[in-house]
Amino acid sequence: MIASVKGTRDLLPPETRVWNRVEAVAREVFALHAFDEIRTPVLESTDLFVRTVGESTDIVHKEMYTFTDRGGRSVTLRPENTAGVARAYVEHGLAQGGGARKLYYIGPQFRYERPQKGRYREFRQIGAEVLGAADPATDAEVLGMLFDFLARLGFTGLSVALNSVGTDVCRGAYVEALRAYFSNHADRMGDDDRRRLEQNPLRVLDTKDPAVKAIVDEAPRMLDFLDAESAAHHEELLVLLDAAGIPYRIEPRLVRGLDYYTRTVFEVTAGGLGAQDALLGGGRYDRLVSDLGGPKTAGIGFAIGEDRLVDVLPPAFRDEAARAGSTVALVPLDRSDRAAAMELARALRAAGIAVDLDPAGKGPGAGLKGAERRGLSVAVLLGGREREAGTVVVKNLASRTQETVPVGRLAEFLKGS
RNA sequence: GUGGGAGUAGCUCAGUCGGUAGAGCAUCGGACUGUGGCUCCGAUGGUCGCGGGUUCGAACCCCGUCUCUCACCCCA
Repeated sequence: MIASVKGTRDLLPPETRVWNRVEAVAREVFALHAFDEIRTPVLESTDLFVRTVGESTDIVHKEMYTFTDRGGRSVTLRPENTAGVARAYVEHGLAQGGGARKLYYIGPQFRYERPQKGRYREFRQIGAEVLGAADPATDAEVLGMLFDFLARLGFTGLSVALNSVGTDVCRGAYVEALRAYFSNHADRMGDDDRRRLEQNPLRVLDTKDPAVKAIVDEAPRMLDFLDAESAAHHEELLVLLDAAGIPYRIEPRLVRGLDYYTRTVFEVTAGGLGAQDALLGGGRYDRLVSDLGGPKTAGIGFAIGEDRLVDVLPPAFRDEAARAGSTVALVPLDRSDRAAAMELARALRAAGIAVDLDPAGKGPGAGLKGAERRGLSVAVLLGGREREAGTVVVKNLASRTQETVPVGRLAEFLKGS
């Protein structure tokens, strides 16, 4: 037997209904914020990710699905979508016309990692980006939209962890300060954290080692190293978030894995996801577009891990979404009723009613049992006696009550119930 | 890439000391049913993840490998 490729999975009904509902809500909320959809290729030049995500990051270093195509070009299945959006922005001159471009995307991403809970080699992200807007008000707007979306899914009690990583200039000084500080405590650090200290001291802030966490608590804080402009940006954002009533907490240790972030970075974590508890992450990337050879363009965005989001969805939303909706089962009571049932099904569908017809006509028992098993809540029974009288029996599968309805008023009756 | 746990029917699992594989559910057929989650009878379904080794004989022991799973690294 041929199985799905390691780290990939099939999404089956009724689970796909849940995914569709989540995506429908995302599209609705994003549209209400005047975001438009962009679809970029799954396959991009390897260079795109090396230059944007960062050569020293693990994503580029060991997690990319990279191969050489028949023309000898190195191509990569996108590990994230922001770089592709920025590339398209430059390639198509979307800066023309001025103002900010507000874009969102929904689609699969690929990272060659060892799968575990909440982590797959093919995973889906729902993300949004604003290009060409440097003001902290845009940061607040993006976070506001994010919370709107989560609220509509029924999430409560989530808050965003917020920090500023400044710009290249002040970050250099901060990294040196960190390096100096941690070097004094290296004797109490494990191999992992010592390696991080060598390669990227910022990452030590993310340690899971309790002993090192205590050291981290006393470490210099990025916020104390921000240049005047970055500090002002950060302060103004907090004022705007407070005014908008958006819940956040300052997380001075929050650093993110992609090299392109500047100033604002944020992350939302959720319980129930095991060790991979980051539900979404994002931030500002004011250098990304110009790094790609485009005009100097500020940007900010976020990416939500859709697989993880669906994993921790509030049960009420999940149950509602998984239902079969208003589809009615049409049950011919006898084989001789099949033709009439098919005709009735056609008429109902023409009237906009979804009909699940089981044309076999194996009797009411089997028909009703099957309908309930498929998650339907209403059945229309059609038999010889009804056909003679020009009626059908409409049965509520949950309450097991039923009533006789003239065929001519059936569509109307079903829409009303 | 590293470590732990697990792979037996579509699903959940049993399988003794190594002796050629079982249950429940599901599916299909039948009985009974113009009103469903019953009941009864019967049937289908397994290269025991895959490959090698030990053995007269392997689902069981050994080695390798693949996949799943959890964790590390890192991230959504």
